[in-house]
Amino acid sequence: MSKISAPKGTRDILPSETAAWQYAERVFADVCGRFGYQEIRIPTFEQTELFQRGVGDTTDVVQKEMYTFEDKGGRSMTLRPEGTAGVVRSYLENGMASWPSPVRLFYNITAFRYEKMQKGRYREFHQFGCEAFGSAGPVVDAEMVSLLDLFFRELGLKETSLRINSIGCPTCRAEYNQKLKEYLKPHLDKLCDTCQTRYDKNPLRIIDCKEPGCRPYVQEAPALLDNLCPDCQAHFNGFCNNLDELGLKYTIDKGIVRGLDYYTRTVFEFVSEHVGTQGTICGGGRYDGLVAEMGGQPTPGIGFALGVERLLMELQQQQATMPDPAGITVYIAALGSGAAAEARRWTLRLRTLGVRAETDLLQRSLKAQLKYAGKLGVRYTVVIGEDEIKTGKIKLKDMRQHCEQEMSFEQAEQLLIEGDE
RNA sequence: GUGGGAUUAGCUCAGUUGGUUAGAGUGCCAGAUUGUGGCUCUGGAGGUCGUGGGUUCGAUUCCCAUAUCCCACCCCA
Repeated sequence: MSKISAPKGTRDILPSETAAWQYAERVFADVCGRFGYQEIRIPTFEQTELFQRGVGDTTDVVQKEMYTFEDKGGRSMTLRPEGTAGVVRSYLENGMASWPSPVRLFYNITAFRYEKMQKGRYREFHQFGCEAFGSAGPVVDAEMVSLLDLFFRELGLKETSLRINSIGCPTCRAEYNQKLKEYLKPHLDKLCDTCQTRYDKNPLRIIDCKEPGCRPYVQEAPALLDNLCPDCQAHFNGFCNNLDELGLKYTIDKGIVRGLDYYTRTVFEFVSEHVGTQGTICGGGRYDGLVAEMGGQPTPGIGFALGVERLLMELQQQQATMPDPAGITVYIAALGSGAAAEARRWTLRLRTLGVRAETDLLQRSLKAQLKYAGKLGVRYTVVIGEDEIKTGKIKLKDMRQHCEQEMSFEQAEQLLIEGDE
């Protein structure tokens, strides 16, 4: 019998970590709420075609990283490799175009990509994300960045840098692709295999190639940012101005080309130096063509996705202060079997009153019970025995102050309710 | 998909130049006055040495394969 282990690329998030997760989730939902974003929950799997059309057939994600399977009805399904495509599908399916514009949504999802494991890269991973539909101007681009900036600040995350770029619209990109192909043509035979195919299908992606052989040509290549059409140039300038107005620092990185096909114009990344080479904590951008591509009316949109594992790794690296996991406030030790029933009754009463309380479940000796209470790190202990039941008086022991105080059950309840807040 | 390192107790790791019952620390359980935790002492449970083959009288150790983890390339969050 072989041991069953968690599938490759997945991991358990144990109680020692979940406090940090809950904290990050809470802060994210809270900050999103302040910006007018409402939570959406979408299916874990979708029809495969959604991602092929939405994310793009030429992307690595779709070509080789999707968890695709056939369901019992013979339909091709895929575990979502990201969130945007599903949100756009939901936007159309639920007629959100008729909602007050802009429609602003946030999500907290797991996503799945069949990739080789590495630090900060899992096959099942978690993303926070936001999508805003219906606003074409650069103001919403900058607002979204300011949301992320505030979120990071509230978590105490420092030392992440914002990098921005524009990858234009279909018009300027078509022109640029011509220019790029002309430039690359003489060197085509020296480029790597993947770039050879990119040359025909999606030349822009060659810019993103890190193959040593391609590097020199890539660095000399004309940048898309320098070849924007007037509209895209104006949008990018407006984005920069809005960031400046909000006091947000950024660096322009002409090399940012997002790996998902739907992006247009604004693209941005928040990068950290600490999470190995998987330094991109958050990536996002504008996708003005996606809604139409999916069969809706042309609708501008912008969004980002944030890798929660990477975020938490970074917070740990920076030793950001996280809230302690909420422990048990009081342990009720029982002495003797008659008292044990009374201890259990009173424990339930305390819990009903909102106090975090525990009592013995293993019929252990008094000493063992208190040892256990010590390991739990409880603030108070109470021993209930025949005497206490008879007199109605208990000694509430403060484990930190090393002192105890005699009082009635009611007085103890009052004190514990206050102490548990 | 390519390359490097690792895998021995729940956890962190020793160790065996191939040889009887494989070790430590920590954690877990119990005991040291059947009414009081943290310190100390004592005892106990817990490992087919990742899995499958091969070489050998004998493999946890050597060889091969495979799985998983870590790291880099690549890609992305």
